[in-house]
Amino acid sequence: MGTTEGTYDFGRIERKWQAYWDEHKSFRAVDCDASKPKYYVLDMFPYPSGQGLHVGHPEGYTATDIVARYKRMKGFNVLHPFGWDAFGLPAEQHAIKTGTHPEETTNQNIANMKRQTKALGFSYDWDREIATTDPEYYHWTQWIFLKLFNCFFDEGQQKARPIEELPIPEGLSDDQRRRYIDDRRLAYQADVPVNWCPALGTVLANEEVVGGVSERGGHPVIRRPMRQWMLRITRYAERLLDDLKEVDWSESIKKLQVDWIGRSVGAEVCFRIDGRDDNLWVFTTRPDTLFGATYMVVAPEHPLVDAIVADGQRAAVKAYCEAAARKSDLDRTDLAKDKTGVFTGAYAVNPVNETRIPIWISDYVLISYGTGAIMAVPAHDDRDFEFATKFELPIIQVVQPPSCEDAERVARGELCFTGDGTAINSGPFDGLPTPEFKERITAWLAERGLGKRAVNYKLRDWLFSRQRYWGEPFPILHLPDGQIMGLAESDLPLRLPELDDYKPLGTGEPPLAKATDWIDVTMPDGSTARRETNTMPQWAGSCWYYLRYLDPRNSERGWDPAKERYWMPVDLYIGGAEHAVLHLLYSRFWHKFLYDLGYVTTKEPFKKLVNQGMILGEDGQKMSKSRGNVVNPDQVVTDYGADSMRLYEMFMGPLEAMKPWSMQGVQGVHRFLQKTWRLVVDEETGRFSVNVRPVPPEEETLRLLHQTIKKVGDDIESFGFNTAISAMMILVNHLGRLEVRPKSVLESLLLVLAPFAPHIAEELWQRLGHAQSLAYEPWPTYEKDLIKDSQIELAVQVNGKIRDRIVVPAEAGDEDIKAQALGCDRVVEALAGKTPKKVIVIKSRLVNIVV
RNA sequence: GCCGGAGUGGCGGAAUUGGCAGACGCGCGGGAUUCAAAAUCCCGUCCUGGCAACAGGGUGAGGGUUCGAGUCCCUCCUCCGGCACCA
Repeated sequence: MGTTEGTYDFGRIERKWQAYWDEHKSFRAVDCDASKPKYYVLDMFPYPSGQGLHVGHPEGYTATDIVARYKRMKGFNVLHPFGWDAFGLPAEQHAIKTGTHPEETTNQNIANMKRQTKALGFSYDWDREIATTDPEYYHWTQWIFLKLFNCFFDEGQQKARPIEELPIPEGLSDDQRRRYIDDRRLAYQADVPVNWCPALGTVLANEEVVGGVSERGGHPVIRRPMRQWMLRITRYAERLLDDLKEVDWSESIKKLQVDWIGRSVGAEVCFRIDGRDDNLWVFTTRPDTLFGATYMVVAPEHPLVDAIVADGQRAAVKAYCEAAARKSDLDRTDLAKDKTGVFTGAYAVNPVNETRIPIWISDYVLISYGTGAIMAVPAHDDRDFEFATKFELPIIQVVQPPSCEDAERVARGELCFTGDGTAINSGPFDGLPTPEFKERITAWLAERGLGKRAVNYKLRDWLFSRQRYWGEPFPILHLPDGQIMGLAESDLPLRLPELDDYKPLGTGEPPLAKATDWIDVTMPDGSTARRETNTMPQWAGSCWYYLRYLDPRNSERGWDPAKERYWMPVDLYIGGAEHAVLHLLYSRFWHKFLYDLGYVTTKEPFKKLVNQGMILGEDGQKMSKSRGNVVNPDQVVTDYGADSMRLYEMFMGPLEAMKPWSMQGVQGVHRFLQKTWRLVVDEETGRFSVNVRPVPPEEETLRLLHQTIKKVGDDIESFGFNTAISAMMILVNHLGRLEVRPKSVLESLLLVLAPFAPHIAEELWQRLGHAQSLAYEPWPTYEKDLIKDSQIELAVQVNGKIRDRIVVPAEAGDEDIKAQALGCDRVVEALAGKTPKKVIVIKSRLVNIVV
């Protein structure tokens, strides 16, 4: 390569400025600086994987970095931190295979990814770096868990309160009293069905079970109830839903959360069981179809099954329930196409008309939703319709659809109608429109004690324990008498013990059960308590990390209240859409809980949220090792530099869109940076270009500069980074054509370029004679008047077709424009003597002559 | 199946939100420079016809509203994402 003195040596420049920023701690955020408005820009922190950084990571990081640098120049006190979501399965699996402590693997991976991240020149305040695996960090994860354990949810006040304030009914025994309290904690234990793989000796996450067998090894997986820690997120369902109003997120992400929470309003209705002193409660959103209920269905796990089943049906029911228990959730849904079920031999009595209807068992009814039982209205529910058709159960129409055609087919039992209509075959309620009927019947049932209004959520309580080693230990002790006790806050952090090997025991007990010294704890009374051996899921650490950044080295508390008041909420949060539901929901839940206790002062943690789109390989396919289309960020930085990498990531297309990588595209933006370089530096000599002079710019250059300043600023504010870059390209192309380049214009250009390509901008800024970094230079301003062209070209249309163009002064009036347009030769020709009916003048756009 | 989002040149993508479709970049063609190449610079590049001026067509398909539609409305097709018996 014929490198001369002055070529754009990005490698040298980037190392130089990264060292400079480090040394000067240029991006240190100052806590509680009242002299400036604050701005908190957050990236979703990554899992430190052995694969290192992926080109998808820097997409979001570059976007937030541009905003962070821009806001600093706009005079904000910016908090822009980074850290590691470092607990997780891969390090543990590596430990099982090789015996290497997960901590060692994790630290190596962090070191490597930190090197890669720093090479991109992001303006993070590295003094605030955190890792969730650090005991100084998980100390406070455990602390929050303890708070959850030590609180209950007050339904009346709709907020969490300390467990000591829980009103306890009179006359309970010690044991009952304890159980009463434990049942109301926000962190509680329950027996819940989990995916148990006997061959692997471990519990698997839903994602690790494919088609009823383990993803690794293909061993059978069964559903088995096990004692698990749960968090009562469902109590916050209403607030998680309501407060979405307060947040500036895309409608689609909000909708994802709304659907996940899945609120539905209806009624619980009581059916008497014929011949027994028992009731069967069902939940329905369509109490208006009660007269059309022709049978009932209970889930196989329903507690009433055993009691109600008729002797003749006992064998069949038992077989069915056992088969259902063996199926995983996935199997159950896979079989959705073909409904199964058995008759119990028992009957229920419909409270509205005393009709006797059969009770069936089917796994299309879920024990975990509503009451685990339904009334089946086959004429107006798709699932019931399918079931009734298969088992030849009666179908009774009780809603008349608005369309006559549909009405006839529903009446004949050929069509299932689930929409709103008018009641028929419903006794005294006939003729009522669906919404009104719902209200009337709910009130009618309530008066008679046969039902009540009810709200149900799809959202379930959060299964919070994992049978793993590499996670936060629970700060919990199990006493010999079966009581559970939280550790004292002063005993935190509870550190993970060292283990010789990390393999699961094979009994369903977590690896921590092997740490015998650690498990047994001698109590003050001499008895021996056992520590909890489950660990927390990876979500735990990521639920609150944005708070630890506020005060990352505080050993007295999780964060300082004054700092929380100053920095919160997060003004901008960028990350992958894969976290649109769970991470954001869990974080919001913890935040609201902390809000209830007064530890945070905002209802919501993340004000503005943006999801970056996925980056595909050059072949348009998802990047993967097996396809061989993975782009290595290190290679791009080596070949083209961090500034080119950053710029390309933003130039590819809209931030939120999915888009394919192109190395040639990287070259394109790289050429743009070289052109920019040559505007200032003479490549031959390496010295300042003789064409750069301290002269005032001509009108055209000045106008273009001001247009660019406006465009780039506006585009950063609206996350249109790709169009901001194209605007800068236009300006650079223009300046490259000039014989003499005004220094002041170059300076402004470098300032607007700086957030995108900070290294080259700093270097050229210095070469233009500035001793100070440009990181805190004020963002250039533009003047409205200078943006406007003095002459405007307008298209002249005749009947919507362009026939000519005219040039008019910017301040020309409509009448003048009209006259000039009508006078054009080609317009006169196109009019062919006809008189215009109407002439539409759109200032600065076009003229349309209608004939 | 249901719910979102998107379909624009050879490619990635622009289009002041109803006003000149294709900015900017890539690629491609031609030229300048060079002993030659790389790099760089200039010109061209939606399609069709024409040497050209120009004419006609054109934003997944079809219809509609409007002086005017990539943009709004209806029907359909394709791709992507989410949910998947939640009563």
